Amino acid sequence: MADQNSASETKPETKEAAPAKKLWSDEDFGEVDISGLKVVEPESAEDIVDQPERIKSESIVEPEEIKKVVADDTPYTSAKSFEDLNLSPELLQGLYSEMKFEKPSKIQAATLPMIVSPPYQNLIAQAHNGSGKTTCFVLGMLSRVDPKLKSPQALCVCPTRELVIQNEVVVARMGKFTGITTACTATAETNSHLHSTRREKIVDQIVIGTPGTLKRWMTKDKALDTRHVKVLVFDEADQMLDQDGFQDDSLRLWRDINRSGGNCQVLLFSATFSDKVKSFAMKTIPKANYIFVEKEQLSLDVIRQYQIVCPTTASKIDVLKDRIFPAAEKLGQSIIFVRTRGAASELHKSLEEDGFKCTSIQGGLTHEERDRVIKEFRAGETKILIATDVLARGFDQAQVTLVVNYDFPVKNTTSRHAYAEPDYETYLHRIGRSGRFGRKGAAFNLLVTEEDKRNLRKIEQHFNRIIPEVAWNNIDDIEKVLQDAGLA
DNA sequence: AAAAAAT
Repeated sequence: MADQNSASETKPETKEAAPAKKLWSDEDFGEVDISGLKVVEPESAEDIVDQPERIKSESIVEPEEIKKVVADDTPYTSAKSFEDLNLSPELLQGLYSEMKFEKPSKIQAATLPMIVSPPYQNLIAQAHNGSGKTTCFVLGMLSRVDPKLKSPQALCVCPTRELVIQNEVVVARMGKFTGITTACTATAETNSHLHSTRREKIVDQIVIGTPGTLKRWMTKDKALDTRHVKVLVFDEADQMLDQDGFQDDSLRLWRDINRSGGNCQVLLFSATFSDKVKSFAMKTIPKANYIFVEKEQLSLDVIRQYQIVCPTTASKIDVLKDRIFPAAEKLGQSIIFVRTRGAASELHKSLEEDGFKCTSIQGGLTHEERDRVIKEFRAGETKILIATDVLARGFDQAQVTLVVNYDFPVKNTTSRHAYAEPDYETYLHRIGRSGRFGRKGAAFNLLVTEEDKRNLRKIEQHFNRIIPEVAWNNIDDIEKVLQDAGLA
């Protein structure tokens, strides 16, 4: 148990370094620790037996009303290979020759049988950042769609434009040989709302989008016919169902689909489900299979987390420029998270004035600007990206090795007098932008106020991880911990 | 506060 709590100690790395060329490769899956997964079929028990000390049996079913994992006692067999799933030859070709996958990751092995086989039960699935959730629902959509029927049959709802685009790329790649086409709210006609151009009728089988535009396509434009939709995916589902997120939009969308057509399989995927959202989802989604991860098991060990206590707010930028960047520049790409749009612009400007090449992204930019910033970052043309939480979730870029919480993630407090609470879910999603698919990563938390320090302590308790401190004024220390993280 | 999207 002790080693679990000491993120600072250096473990000997016996595994070969994961290659960076593939987006997702099988060798990476071997390093992803999903030992906290509550799995449902006997075969999967083998996966967790080899780490018995990390399993607290039954403690995952936290809300008391939850008794069963598999609705209706439907038996499922874990998928050892993609062949076990009765997929079309075209889809297998996409998985092997286009995606370069070899076999399902653990979350894929556990959920794909539930997704692709009758009775197409609803599913609520939690799995670690970078463990292959996207493949689960993309494969689910592709396998259940009839390419000959020129009408939407699967919908994927995402919280940001960037995630919509990313998911569409994955669908297009994986479905390359299937003849299945996609429509997405982010591509083409980005300015259509300005000219109130009506979206033409959608003949694509898979539709990916943000809630607002999807809703407009369904109601106002009458372009999205949902009568044949049989799969409804919520990516980052906890945010899509959170009262403070997209709950209203999501539930309305779901209701409208159910009214127009028959029964529709609902798939919820996220790395995080707060207790509140979890119980809401369990109550709301009928007869769902589910997989959850204990929060103490959720923080990936491949991502080394550190705190740097800075003397003043003003000194944070110097720590970034003088200490972190010199050490980080050789490593790969970095994302610097700030709290507000304004802070993103200001930090961007300030860094650029000092000769640091970087870009920034936040919701206040135009779609064209956002697309350009992401395109440059994807291409590796920029190494440092400053972002608000628009990029906190889902964004998958293998080269990101370093995440900096320039501003600590906090929940919005309605009362001016109350202390800000740490945003546990956002924290985990942010640091999860590094360490994709078992790759190594590091996260630095820049702290100034007592509130910052208190919030970090709460994060440590929540995820049961010690987050060691690194001296703010010593670049050698930062170099050293990056080495310890396996990055230097 | 940020986010999507629309007003």
